[in-house]
Amino acid sequence: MSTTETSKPVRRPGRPAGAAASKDQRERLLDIALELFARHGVADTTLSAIARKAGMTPAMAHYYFKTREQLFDLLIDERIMPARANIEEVFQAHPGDPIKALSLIAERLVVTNARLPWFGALWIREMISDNDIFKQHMRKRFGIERQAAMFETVRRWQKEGKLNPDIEPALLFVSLLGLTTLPMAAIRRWKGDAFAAHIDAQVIARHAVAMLTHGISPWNAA
Amino acid sequence: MSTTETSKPVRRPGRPAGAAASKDQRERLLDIALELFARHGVADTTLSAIARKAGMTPAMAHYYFKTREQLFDLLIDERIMPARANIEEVFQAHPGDPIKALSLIAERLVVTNARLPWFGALWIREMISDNDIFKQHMRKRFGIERQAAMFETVRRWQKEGKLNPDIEPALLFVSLLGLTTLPMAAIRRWKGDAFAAHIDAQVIARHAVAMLTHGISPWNAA
Amino acid sequence: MSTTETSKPVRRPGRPAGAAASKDQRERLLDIALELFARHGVADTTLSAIARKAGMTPAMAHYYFKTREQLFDLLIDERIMPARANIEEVFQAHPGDPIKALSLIAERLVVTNARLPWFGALWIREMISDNDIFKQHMRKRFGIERQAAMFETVRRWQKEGKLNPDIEPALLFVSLLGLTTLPMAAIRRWKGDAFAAHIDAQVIARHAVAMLTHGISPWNAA
Amino acid sequence: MSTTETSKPVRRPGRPAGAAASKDQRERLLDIALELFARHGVADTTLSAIARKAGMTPAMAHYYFKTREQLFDLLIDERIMPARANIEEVFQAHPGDPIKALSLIAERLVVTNARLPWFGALWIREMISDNDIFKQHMRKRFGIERQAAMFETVRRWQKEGKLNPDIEPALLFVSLLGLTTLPMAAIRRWKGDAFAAHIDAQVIARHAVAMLTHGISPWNAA
DNA sequence: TATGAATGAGTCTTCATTCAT
DNA sequence: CATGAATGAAGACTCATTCAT
Repeated sequence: MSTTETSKPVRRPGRPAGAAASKDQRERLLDIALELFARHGVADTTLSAIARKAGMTPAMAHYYFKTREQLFDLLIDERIMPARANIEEVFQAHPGDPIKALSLIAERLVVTNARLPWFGALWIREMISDNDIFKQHMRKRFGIERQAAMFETVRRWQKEGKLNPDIEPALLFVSLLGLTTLPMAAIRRWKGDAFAAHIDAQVIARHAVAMLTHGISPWNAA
Repeated sequence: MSTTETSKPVRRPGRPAGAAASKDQRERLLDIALELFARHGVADTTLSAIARKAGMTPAMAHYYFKTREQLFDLLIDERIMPARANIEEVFQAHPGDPIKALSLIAERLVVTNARLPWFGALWIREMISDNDIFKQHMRKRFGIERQAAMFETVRRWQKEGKLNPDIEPALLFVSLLGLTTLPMAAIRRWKGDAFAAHIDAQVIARHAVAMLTHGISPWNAA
Repeated sequence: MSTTETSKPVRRPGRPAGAAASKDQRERLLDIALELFARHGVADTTLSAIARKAGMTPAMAHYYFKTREQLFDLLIDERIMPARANIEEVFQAHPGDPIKALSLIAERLVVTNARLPWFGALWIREMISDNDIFKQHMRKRFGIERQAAMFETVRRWQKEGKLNPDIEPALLFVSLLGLTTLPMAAIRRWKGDAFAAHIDAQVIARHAVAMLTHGISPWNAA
Repeated sequence: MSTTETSKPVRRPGRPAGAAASKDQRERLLDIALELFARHGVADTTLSAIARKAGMTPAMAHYYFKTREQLFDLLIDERIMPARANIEEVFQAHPGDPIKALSLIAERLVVTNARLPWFGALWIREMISDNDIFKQHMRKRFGIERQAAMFETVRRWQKEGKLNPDIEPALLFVSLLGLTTLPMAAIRRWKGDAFAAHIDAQVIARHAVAMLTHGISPWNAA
């Protein structure tokens, strides 16, 4: 901005000769942002770190996302919301069979976590953080209607005798996350732990469905 | 980045100014650190913020903890590890009755979360973060022996026909956390959500035990 | 830092897209630059802001002016100097009647300011700033001969008894600016101030001539 | 904030041994800020530049003034407003003799400018800039009552025949500034210009009073 | 104990400028 | 002509940390 009195030798920034202009630089930045946000948390991930990992300058990151906040917006709109929609739509698929419906959601959650490694960590962190920026952005775009709808369906199932009545409808979805997404987000860190060497998405899905449908009781042992 | 509560240095009455409070001050700093770490995450909580909320200067915080890292050490040794030990010891209490043992752990987890509001958020974050400083410190102090022990016990129960054999022993404890600690860490953020107004520690404990013992199936409906 | 008007790239109708408008574009950029420089100051006006307000890209601005400095050169040569010449030539028009000559200059100054709203602010700023880029450029193109000439003429008038001898020749022109250009540059900011609602170019001109010819003394009251 | 995985060798900032802790560092910063703001304009003066000129680090400047805005506030409250009050109080001193009152203000303006070299440039720039930050801050602290009061007094003087009726009350004060403060702010840049070598505060004051009282007419020549 | 003063490093962001297309 | 992509430098601001007092 300033052209102060002591004008040093003019430097020449600008596009480096030979730099390839790829349209998907932006996509790469978004991908890397998701990965780093998931691994280290949003607060601990700087724009510079994202750019660096993408082999770009911080200024370049700001070229694509005017501000850090805007990056959040884009991630939510273009990545996170679609992935969630993908999950929640399952809920309405089997309105008459809760066991099947919920098992399906559990499996879908595991699959999504396997496909999008950032998925679980972001969701879980968002649930437990007071100020994870995402939360605020989320609220703007996403009411609690969906949660309310799920709530009502569960109530109905219970009335129809199709679902364990001791279950608390408002907590069911969190339980699903706790049985699927939480372990999926955690196993990344278990590499090398001997007793967990065999744990992968399939094992988690099986275990989650087992827990979900009958709990720990040896129901089929009789 | 953070949206910390704008709490001016609280001048706490009750103790005559100038009276020696050294031990207390340190404890307060630890308490506040735990609270803020749990609410906003470690990366988003500055030493200054902790000191400010305690009514002290940042320099004073450095007087008690030479460095930020050291604060982590102290928290782990003096607060986090004891709280966990408190949980895990339950496991050995009922070696012959898995249903009772695991229900007890679930309840103990809920109680601990209710008593120590930072407990859940810190544990969960530690599970899913690659670099939450705690992780590194934890590793130093806390092997996986305990987890291995639990693993073996579960295997035995399954062999004895006392536990659903479809359950994956390595995932059982995570499932317990997912059914108790995750919702306990999350409800803090549900204040005001109409459909969750009635959710408290008791409800969560009941739901967790219900899920744990029989899952969603309407077993007792007959 | 600046509070520029958020003007999105104006797509100006009236000219078929694609038609060559090169000369016009350059002129528009110069016009807008003058306006913004006058309103916000040179330091606070970015090339991007100028380009944006003209509905062009920053790169386009650089196409017309290799550098920011060059823009200054062009402005001075093509806009500022001509406007000033227009003023100073009046001085020689009435070599025998100082009252008439100076009143005429005062009026001409007011008229010029009314016609070129940037005129006053730029001149005044240039007078009082150590590094307003214009200054340096000005020096290159504009000696002090003209000022010296004026100086001599005033001296002569005083010797001839045609001019108040207490007046300092070297300060006379600044006084003229102070009575005309300064208020003209200032009134832009007075919109809405009740007591100044009636102030416009005419009022300023009248007041300036009144001050100039007789000062505040009630000479014609008798 | 981050304690990223790759923890480089810990550096040790902090107070340099032997640095003198002087209470008036702040005052020096304020002084230098005023000087630079006056010379180069607010927009073109960075906090870093101020700190540098004071022999401090930019961080130090931020230690005293949390933000750039706050620096403005402090300058206005502690320096600018007092200086202005000093001027405006003169106005009421001679309610019966406008010539004397206004001459006195003119002289006081010159004296103030001589004593506080930043005074004129800041005031003038504030008058003509659309967004000089000062303006906004000023408005907060300083209504237009004073200006209105002055306005009324001038009107009265004119009705009483003590003041040239062709004068526009709303413009009188600006004229005073134009005859005193504008040249005072400008002469700084005249060093070296032969024809202005003899111009100093006294000369300016004399000229201003001469212009003010009788204008350019050779009134006392008769 | 306690704190005010001080700083290096790092974060976010903007800007003038360049160049391939 | 026109622009999208790219960058180095710099600016505002924060933070952990230190030290003299």
